[in-house]
Amino acid sequence: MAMTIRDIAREAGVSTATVSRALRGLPNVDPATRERVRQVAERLDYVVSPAASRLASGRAGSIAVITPWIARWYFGRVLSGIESVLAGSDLDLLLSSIGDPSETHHVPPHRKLRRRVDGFLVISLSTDTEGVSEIFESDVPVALIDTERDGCWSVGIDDVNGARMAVQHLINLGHERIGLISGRVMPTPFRPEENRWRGYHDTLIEAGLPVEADLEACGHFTIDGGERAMTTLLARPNPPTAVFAMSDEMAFGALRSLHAHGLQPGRDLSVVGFDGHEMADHLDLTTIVQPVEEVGARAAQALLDALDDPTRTPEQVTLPLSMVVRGSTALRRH
Amino acid sequence: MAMTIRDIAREAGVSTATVSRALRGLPNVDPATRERVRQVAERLDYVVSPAASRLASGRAGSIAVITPWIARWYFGRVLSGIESVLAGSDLDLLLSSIGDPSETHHVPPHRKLRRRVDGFLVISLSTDTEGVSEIFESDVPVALIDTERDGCWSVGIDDVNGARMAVQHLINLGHERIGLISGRVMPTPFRPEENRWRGYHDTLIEAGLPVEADLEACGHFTIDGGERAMTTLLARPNPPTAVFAMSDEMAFGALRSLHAHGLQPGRDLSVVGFDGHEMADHLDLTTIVQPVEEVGARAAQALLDALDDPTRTPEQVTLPLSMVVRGSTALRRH
DNA sequence: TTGTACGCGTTATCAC
DNA sequence: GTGATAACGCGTACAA
Repeated sequence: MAMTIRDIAREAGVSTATVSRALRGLPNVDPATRERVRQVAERLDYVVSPAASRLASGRAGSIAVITPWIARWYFGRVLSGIESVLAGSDLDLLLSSIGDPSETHHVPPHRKLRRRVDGFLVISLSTDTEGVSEIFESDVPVALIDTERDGCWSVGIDDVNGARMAVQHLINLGHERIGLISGRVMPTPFRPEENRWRGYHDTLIEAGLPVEADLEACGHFTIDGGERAMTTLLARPNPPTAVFAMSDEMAFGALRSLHAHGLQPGRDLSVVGFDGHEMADHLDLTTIVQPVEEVGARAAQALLDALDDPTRTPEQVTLPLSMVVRGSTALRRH
Repeated sequence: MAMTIRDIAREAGVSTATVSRALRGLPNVDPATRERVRQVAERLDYVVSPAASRLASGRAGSIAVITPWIARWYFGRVLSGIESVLAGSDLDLLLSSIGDPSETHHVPPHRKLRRRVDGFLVISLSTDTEGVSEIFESDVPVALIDTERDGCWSVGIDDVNGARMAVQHLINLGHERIGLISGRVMPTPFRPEENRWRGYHDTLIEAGLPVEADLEACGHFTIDGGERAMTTLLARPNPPTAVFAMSDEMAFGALRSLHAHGLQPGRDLSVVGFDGHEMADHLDLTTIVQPVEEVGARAAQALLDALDDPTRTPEQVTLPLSMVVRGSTALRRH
């Protein structure tokens, strides 16, 4: 039924070796021969069998994307950036979500994907996370997003500095009790969370401001979680006058909590988010904007480059952040 | 370097055939033998070569997901649902985004994916869309999401009825000039859009209400697009008093436009969305809620079933919708 | 229940 | 520039 390389060879009057070379654009093929083979292949609607090709060549022909989640704003966008560059290559994109590493017990990706990918793209996960660390034992190249590791390519932003920008902005506005809506209790398997926490922490310390457990609450990076976290903070004996939320989605939830309490963002309590979600503009949320799709695209390109020339030494690229100030932050009222 | 089935066979003192049978859980293998083989494989850290396995068996070992977009709320969630069930199978998930079929000119999926997948999962795309229709020429099973086609499994909601619910709700509130924020000018390659348009149209006709070009505007299924569309509608000579937006994201934009014009949703103009986005609650938006992740999961499961037993006749499953009424809709003021 | 041996459709290494 | 042909690693009749 399906055409094989032999059918093409016979029809074109050449050997299978020549067909293979011609179709793959290898050198040492007479232009006329190549064209003839091309036409025959086209006419007979021939496509190489990836399985056979992979078996013979030893290449897997695909790369895997390891992500904690798919249905969240940030990850969807990164994934989109990745897909856009991989679509232009001849590699398949294998999608693998592992969920929160501490909650789920999926089959770890390194086991399920062994021998079937030429490279890994890992999003946001600390490289020492169980189920992720084993990836580095294989000998395929890895490009990291939002993390770094010796021997790996990586693309991301400076999360520590992003958090610093946010917190410093609040300090500049006169705030002294600055709260934090984080994802979960430390330690976390997510590198950005770790770094944003450090940025928050260090900036407060340097400014001589209080760092208290009472100023922090977990929002699990969801809207509802952010709302609950804000509500928790408001109920504390001595609530913050400003809050840094580690993601825009959690900040959205925080804003909602404020409204529910009859408080006005900016005037009564300042909120800064992180991401650059489209809705931030609509909700008048001050936020740290990162080039999410570009992060994904650059990482994918780095991996392709590494695959192309394995001798290249890995680089770490850090993309620039910016802060967009909106109505959710304002001078502290005395 | 890498272990082969022969290494295991030798080490376990059996033939490669037995190893193959034992590891795949086939019958007619002595339990003791199977266990021994298992242990040897485990100890030697053996994993089958997917390329070899696929070449020999003729199975591709993977399924492709064809989606117009990745970084949009609805598609990310559907994808997540799909991934969650595929993760439990032994099939790889190949992700392929084709963008807006009328805008982009990617390599059509059927060409890039020929011979490399055992089945397709298509999201929201009309089956006669260029680049999609060719999929059905291959002989692999296809599960459709939000569309139907003879010979294919399909999972989705009743978009026509969903739109009817939304519009009828507005009619019940006394509205007579009911606007529409759609995605793009018809014809559209997206089935849900087509159906929601029909639901909107038919309901108005049946109620004897006006259907005018002036009552419609395109929002391209984005927040910003929805905002522009609402602004356009407000600028019309005789604006609607209520609007049905085909997606929550466009409705969010519409709400923003209202605020920008000093209008209050519900009181001054009613808005209904579609999807059940988490933010709908936060923005007090009335909306039609669909079980998005379940749609993806059910479709994936249907495809797995079809793969398991190709003789089964395809079914069409329609999942239930519900309407959540919030403050963005209210009685028309006279 | 187990083993033998062939075939799957390419790629890659040689010769020519 | 081109052609034989040996891998590649596994699945699977068929035989035992």
